[in-house]
Amino acid sequence: MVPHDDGAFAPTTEDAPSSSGFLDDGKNTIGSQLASRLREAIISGELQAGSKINLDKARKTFNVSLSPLREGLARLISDGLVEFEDNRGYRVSSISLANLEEITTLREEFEVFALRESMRLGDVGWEGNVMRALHRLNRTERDAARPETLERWEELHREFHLTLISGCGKPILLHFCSLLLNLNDRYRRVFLTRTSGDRNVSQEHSEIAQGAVARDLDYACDMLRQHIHRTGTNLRNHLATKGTL
Amino acid sequence: MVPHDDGAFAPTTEDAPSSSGFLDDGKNTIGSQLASRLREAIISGELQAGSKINLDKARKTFNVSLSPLREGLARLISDGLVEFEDNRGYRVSSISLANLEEITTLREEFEVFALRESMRLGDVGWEGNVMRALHRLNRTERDAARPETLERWEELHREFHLTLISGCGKPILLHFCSLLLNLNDRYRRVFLTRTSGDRNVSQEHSEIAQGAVARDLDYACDMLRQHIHRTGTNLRNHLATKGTL
DNA sequence: ACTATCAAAATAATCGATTATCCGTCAAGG
DNA sequence: CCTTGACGGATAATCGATTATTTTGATAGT
Repeated sequence: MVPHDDGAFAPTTEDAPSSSGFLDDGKNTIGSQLASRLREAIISGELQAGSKINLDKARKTFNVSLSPLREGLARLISDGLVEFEDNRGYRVSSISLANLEEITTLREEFEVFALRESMRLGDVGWEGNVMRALHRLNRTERDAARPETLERWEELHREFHLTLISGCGKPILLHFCSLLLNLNDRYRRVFLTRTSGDRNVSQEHSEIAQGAVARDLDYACDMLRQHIHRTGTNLRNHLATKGTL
Repeated sequence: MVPHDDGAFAPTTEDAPSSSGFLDDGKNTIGSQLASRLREAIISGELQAGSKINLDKARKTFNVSLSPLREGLARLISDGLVEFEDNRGYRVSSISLANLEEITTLREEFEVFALRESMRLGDVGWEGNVMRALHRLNRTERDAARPETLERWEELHREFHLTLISGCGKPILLHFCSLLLNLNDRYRRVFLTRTSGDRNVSQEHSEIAQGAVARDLDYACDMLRQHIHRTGTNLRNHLATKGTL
């Protein structure tokens, strides 16, 4: 049996997303582990966008057999990070200005909608999760000199945004938002090694979170939309500058 | 066939979805064919919602080996029609009132948004595609006595809704809408053997399409939203009546 | 030179068998 | 009795080898 401790509190609300990575891991299936490793490799930019994934090389690189490799790649297709074509194999999804703009637009639409629903439906457990995620995020420093802090920050940042909308009671919507965050994070990881100086991102997050738990619908939604929009603009500039498009 | 659309990009104009039967088919990979067969089996209700998928039995039923079977199932996971858990195998996604209501809500949000964008951005080619899809759909009769007409109608209906929003220039959004349509169609296929008598669905489609090509944004969006909403209400009633929830 | 054609190499897809994991059952101990 | 843990059948995951497809590169014909 899997002791899924839905424990004590949080009747309606779901368990706060895994705080410190995964603990019970290590006995997952090879395919699952591969999916994680590949996902990180793609989002971090280690595997270049648009590049072909040679099964034989990948098999040797990761020291696994074909079955779990395909299994792992199949999951990344669901994530939109890998594309596939019959008899032609796999390829890391391309990045482009249009793609980034679509992601930003959809995040504005969907995440804001999900936030509104969360404020409408979320219980006190949700509020607590939001404040905790905010606190954790704001207490974590990004030091461009130490890559592990960047990874950690990305993880907490992702978690904050997901927690914010986790009260909406719409699993499919949450899934879509999660995918969009994944796609968006790849752009940030590739193009931003540090937070742009002209923004106080921590404060933006705080304003959103406080508006959310105060159920100030219009304010919180507006702040979130602006936050996403600014991030998009910021990334677009970097993409235009550094990118080879 | 199901247009699997995450492709690279579909700038503004799109090739009209497969009109003259299937030419390039017949030499796909076994995994692909399986994915299609399984998708149809699930959407049509042949494979009961929530039921476990035994790999050995499936292997014998379809007379294939494990590799392509897993390959096919992996794609249905992307479609949200199959769920998977490590070491526990595959299972047809469950249906529920909550799930149906979420699908309906999200369709209202996403499809309407996509339609608005299509009207804003779509070119004359898109308009033509919409009118053609409408014509094809309205010229096709649903005869409850002949299942093949139901399948045909479902295909054209799906195509109409996708064509309607195909001008939005947002591949990811189209992908999401396509998934939602898939999920929604399963409910209709399972619970409706005939169009409910109190609605003139053909006329609803015509109003939406005409409003769309006339670029009457508010009117068309409103019609589409009501259309989706009515379908949702309709399905919910059938689900409550016939379903064993 | 240019294109078309075919053979060989590279790559992807599939298979059958093996290994690992889960799940129900039953016996021993508390 | 109830709990606990070990056995065994059922099921899933993985592997190594085989088959099918695509791509490459060389050759011949126009």
